[in-house]
Amino acid sequence: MATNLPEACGLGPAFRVINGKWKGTILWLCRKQPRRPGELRRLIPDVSEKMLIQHLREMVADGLLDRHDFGEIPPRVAYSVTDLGRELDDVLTPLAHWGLKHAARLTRDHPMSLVKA
Amino acid sequence: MATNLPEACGLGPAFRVINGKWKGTILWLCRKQPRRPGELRRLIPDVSEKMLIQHLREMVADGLLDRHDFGEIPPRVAYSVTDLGRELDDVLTPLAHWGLKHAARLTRDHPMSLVKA
DNA sequence: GCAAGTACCTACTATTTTGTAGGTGTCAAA
DNA sequence: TTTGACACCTACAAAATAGTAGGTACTTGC
Repeated sequence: MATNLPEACGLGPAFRVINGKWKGTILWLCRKQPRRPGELRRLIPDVSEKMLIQHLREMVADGLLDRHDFGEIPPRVAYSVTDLGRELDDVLTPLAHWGLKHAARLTRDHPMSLVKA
Repeated sequence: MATNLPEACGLGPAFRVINGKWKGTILWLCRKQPRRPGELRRLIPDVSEKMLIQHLREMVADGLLDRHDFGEIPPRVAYSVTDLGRELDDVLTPLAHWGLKHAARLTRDHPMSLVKA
């Protein structure tokens, strides 16, 4: 067995699409209803506009989100989750619960946890 | 609500402990039985020794793994999953299944997917 | 004696990800 | 007419993560 384990067990592909500082949050927010970029920016105060749009584009490319362009001017678009994205969100939920349940003991010093709310 | 969503929903803490190129794989391999570092190196051909040990240490610090030192010379240690690690592995399994199921359509060009097996 | 194995460690480099600061064009309200 | 909002875009800089190449101390087998 010389194959690479993360790929073989499925965690590789899964992490590739969901790794991104805000992708989980975006998925979660878009699940309830289609969201416009400006709306997401206001809901996630710490996200930069660049990262938001970059994440959205990648998630569309990965088939997690659909981008609907209303063709209006000024521009109006909305992102909604696809079936694939919904499935991912479903399996992510238990992970989020785990994280929440044990958040207290997971406060080791990780560089990126210094996001002061 | 000015709090930061990834933290609030639990995905923040969860990703912080499991993000690391090989952590999921390590968890999975150590679940079945305690593993020695050298054993893991052979099971995961692509991991560098530095990353392996770094990951192991972080996972111990996060309470996912236990490090047992046999106090022998030459050195012998073994890593086994804790209850917390087992819980995490449980919620990671559905995510891995999702990744496996949809691996084919998730072959977009991500930089780190160029790990030639 | 010398090479190889054990489980690490450190310095340095390269890659990847994220942040900052600016720009586009159109429109509506002040 | 200036300002702001909309949904992007780009170049550049910073930070985080991973890889490379070396070293430690000890022991066993050749």
